[in-house]
Amino acid sequence: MLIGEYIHTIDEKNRVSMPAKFRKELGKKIIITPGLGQCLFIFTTAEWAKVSKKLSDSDSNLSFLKADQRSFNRYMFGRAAEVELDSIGRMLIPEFLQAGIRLRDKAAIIGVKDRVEIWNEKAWSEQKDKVAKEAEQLAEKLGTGS
Amino acid sequence: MLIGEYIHTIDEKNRVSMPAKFRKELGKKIIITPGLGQCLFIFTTAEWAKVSKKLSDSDSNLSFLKADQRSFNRYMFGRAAEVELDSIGRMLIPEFLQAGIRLRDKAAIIGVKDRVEIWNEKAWSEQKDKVAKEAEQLAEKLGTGS
DNA sequence: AATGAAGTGGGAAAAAGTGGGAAATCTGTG
DNA sequence: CACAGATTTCCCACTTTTTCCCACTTCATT
Repeated sequence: MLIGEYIHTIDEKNRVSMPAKFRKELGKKIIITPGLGQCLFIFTTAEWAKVSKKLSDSDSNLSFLKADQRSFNRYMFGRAAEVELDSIGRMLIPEFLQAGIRLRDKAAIIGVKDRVEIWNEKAWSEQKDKVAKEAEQLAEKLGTGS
Repeated sequence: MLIGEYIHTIDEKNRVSMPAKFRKELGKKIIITPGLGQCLFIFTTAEWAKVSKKLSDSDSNLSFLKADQRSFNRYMFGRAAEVELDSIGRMLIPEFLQAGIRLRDKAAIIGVKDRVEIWNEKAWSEQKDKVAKEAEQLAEKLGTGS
């Protein structure tokens, strides 16, 4: 299971080390796509096969005839990238994927059960703060209830 | 699978480099047709065979009126071009196909699973912006889990 | 403190992308 | 039908980017 948070450098060549703990489970070849929120998703090739099937399956090989399907497909596939980790486990993040999440200097790499997310470090810590507060409020509500 | 986005130059001789990542899968000979939306479609010869069969098959599940189908087919077939990549992987875009999409200077080349699309760079970034919002909602529905 | 694993940085070789010249082909005209 | 001019095709060369590999640093463990 992919869990934990790592802060790694993104260097001038757009490389980021995949945390060693994730490497075995992800394998050598991964798919990177824009995620939901200010982040990127990383899938195994197997997981991506499932996702892409869902995306395009609706009907036959003429899905491009329907405008909605067409624009959605081009959006999802057009912004995905197949990436191989180099010999020491780094991935290369294509620039067109970095743009959306303002990735530079430091990236937060997060294990989320069966996928990995990449965040701009700052965006990630803000995200955590936000969630932490909500969690506290939630806990308080739960506490007074019993 | 053809995925990802590349920005390439279209030179004075109407040549555009096919992204190296796409070359192996597409092969040396490709079919370029007017696309739906502000773009061109590129298919492998194999994929084109499937598509053209489906399109001309009058009792496929396409709910076309006959007249509509005829004019649609005229549109797709009449302006489809078979193009060979040159020795270093460039394709020549016929001028009659460029006209419709105002191709000049920079072209965005997009992998959309089993076809490639060519966009005017600007039109592509507008297209992305436009779809971004609806896409997130849709993606959320599709989910990544399950 | 020594050892090993993980992360970072950078140089060199290879590949990809771009531009342009020359040969080959086509077109129209005398 | 021959020729000049234009267009297309093929190939070469330059530049930039990417890839591959090596080496240093840091951190954790013993």
